[in-house]
Amino acid sequence: MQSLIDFKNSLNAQQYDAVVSTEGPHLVIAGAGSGKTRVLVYRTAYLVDQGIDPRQILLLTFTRRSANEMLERAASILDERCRNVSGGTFHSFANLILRRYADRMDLSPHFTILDDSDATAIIARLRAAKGLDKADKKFPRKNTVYDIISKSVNKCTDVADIIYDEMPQFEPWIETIEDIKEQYMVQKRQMGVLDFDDLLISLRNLLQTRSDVRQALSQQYRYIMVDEYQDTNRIQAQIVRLLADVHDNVMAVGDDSQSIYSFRGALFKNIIDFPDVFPGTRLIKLEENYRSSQPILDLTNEVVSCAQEKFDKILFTRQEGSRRPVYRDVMNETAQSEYIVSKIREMQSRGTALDDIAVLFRSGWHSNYLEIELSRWGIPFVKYGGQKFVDSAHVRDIVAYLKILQNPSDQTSWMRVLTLMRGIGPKTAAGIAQAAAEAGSCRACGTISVKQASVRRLLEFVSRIDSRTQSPEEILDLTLQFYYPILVDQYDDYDKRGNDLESLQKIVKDYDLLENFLADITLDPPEQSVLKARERGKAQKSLVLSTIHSAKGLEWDTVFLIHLCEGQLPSYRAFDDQGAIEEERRLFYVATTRAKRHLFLLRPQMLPQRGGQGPSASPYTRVSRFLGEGRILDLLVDIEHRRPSIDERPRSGGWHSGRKRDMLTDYFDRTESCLDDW
DNA sequence: TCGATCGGTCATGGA
DNA sequence: GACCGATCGA
Repeated sequence: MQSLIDFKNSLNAQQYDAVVSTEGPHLVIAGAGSGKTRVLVYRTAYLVDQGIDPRQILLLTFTRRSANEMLERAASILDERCRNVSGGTFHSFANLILRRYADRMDLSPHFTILDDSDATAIIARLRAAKGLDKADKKFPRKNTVYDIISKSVNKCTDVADIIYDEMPQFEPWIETIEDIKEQYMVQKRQMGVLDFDDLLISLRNLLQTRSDVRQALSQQYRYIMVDEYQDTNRIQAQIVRLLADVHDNVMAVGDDSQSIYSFRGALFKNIIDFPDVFPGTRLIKLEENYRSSQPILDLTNEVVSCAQEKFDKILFTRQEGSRRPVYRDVMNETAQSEYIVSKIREMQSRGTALDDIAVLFRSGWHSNYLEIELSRWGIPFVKYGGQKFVDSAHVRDIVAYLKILQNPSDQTSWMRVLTLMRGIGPKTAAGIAQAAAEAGSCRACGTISVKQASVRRLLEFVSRIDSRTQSPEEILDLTLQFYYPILVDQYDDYDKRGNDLESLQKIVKDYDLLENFLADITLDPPEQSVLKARERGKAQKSLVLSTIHSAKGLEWDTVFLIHLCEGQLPSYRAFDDQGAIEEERRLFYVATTRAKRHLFLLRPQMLPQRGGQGPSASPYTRVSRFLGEGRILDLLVDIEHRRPSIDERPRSGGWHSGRKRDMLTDYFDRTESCLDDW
């Protein structure tokens, strides 16, 4: 068959090798910007072009967004058949398979998925039920408890191990926490709900224990590709192994230098172990960088070489370019924001499109000031990462109603919905939630007898809905009608919140099953600012603000990296753990490698104090250690600082190429002495 | 039993 | 800003 695509000339030798090697296990080590996405896209197209049924191809990625984008691109270079490829995250894949095989594993096919806040709400109740003594003042909070439990699950280890290793301050309560974990597991089972971790665990168990299912799935998915393999955890690696049971046709793609999810149990050792798990693995290395200019690449190579556990890998490029990355001290967040705005306006006037520029940061709140400044200047932006649209109270309220309608045993959602009512507290709510769960169906809820008229109305409402026959759109409309008076009663800014609920109505139109809508909103929550941007009109291009984590796999012409201070990047939470510092450095690496032509590194000299950081807390910051390592400073330039302004530099001094290191040392010393003075 | 209020403590990343 | 325990009046 003659292909319409010239694969050979669209790819370099290594990429081509990876694309046409369709049989047997392959490990692709792909440096940043080396065209790893391109390989996955072309390989998908190649397989389909070879006549392989797209439904036999499975593409597992880190976010749903990247899976969709890749399939879109594959479809655009080949044809529409590529859209039938199965693509998504491990979690969404698990969701799909578990519903299909629920009957084999003592699980309702209509299970609901717990998001973080549902999960921590359960923990909070269990925690409260323990009735902690006064001596237990320092018992971890619900989020921390959940964190410990989730980590122990993801790392396949004990609660005790996690606490000894990472949070020794909670040692006195190991047993209590283990106990809470136990009860948490039991409650989830009773409620017919799964949390994020359960999705993976249950899928693995299904594949492990049911050889018929394992073989059926392995036959179905003959060609498996896994993106971002360095960020998979142990369970995910096991799932891959089991899925490839009958054919070993797996291509894992990854870059150990970009592993940034160990907080979620990711194990970049999975990459190293891959050849052992899949004997006969062929290793393919992609080392030519197609993204960044040489000066930027020099910097990022230097960052990697400062890493403690490094694998020899130096990227090279043929991209010309002479502009070195810029380092700049700014007085505070306001100055930082003003600097970015002025630069952006300058670049825009030179013809750079707004969506070719990104501002990256370690934590969601780092961009707060900037967002205000951008709004003032009327510069449109979308923000990825941080607080999500679905995290707002009123959206969660609605989702709780829908979850009840989908799964009346979901007591957590009952609790939320019931306590919204005046005069109903935790005690009363728990009783009713219990009764509702026992009733077992929405219809049966109508027969529960209660005193409160408001609750009677709720139960009656629930009993009238049938989530199996009514459309999600219809159900949401009825729910909103019921909820609206409560919204007005609960929140004084109800009109603003009402707008969000309208966005929800727009999203729900795409679904014909409530359970799919609910699964998606939990597994792939829409970003608020993206929704807003969509409403503003598609033609409008927007600046991108993103956490570094959410920027993984993306690239921009110009990148600003902000808040480069000790305590921000690296996060102060990593200070006393070398392994965690290494991960922070990889974050720095991921951030700097996003830039194609222009990279700006910014550091505010002062940040508002955020309490709880000891008596030495001071508004003066110290520059991030990552800028002082190796030859990093020699690779940066501060062209703006030939004439330092009093405004921005409280003390005189400029950055000149020969003396940069000394200047930085001076800077450290001076900031130190400021600390002393404080 | 509910809900309002107050003071102390801590604050990352996201499927 | 949110979370948590404590307290108090209804």
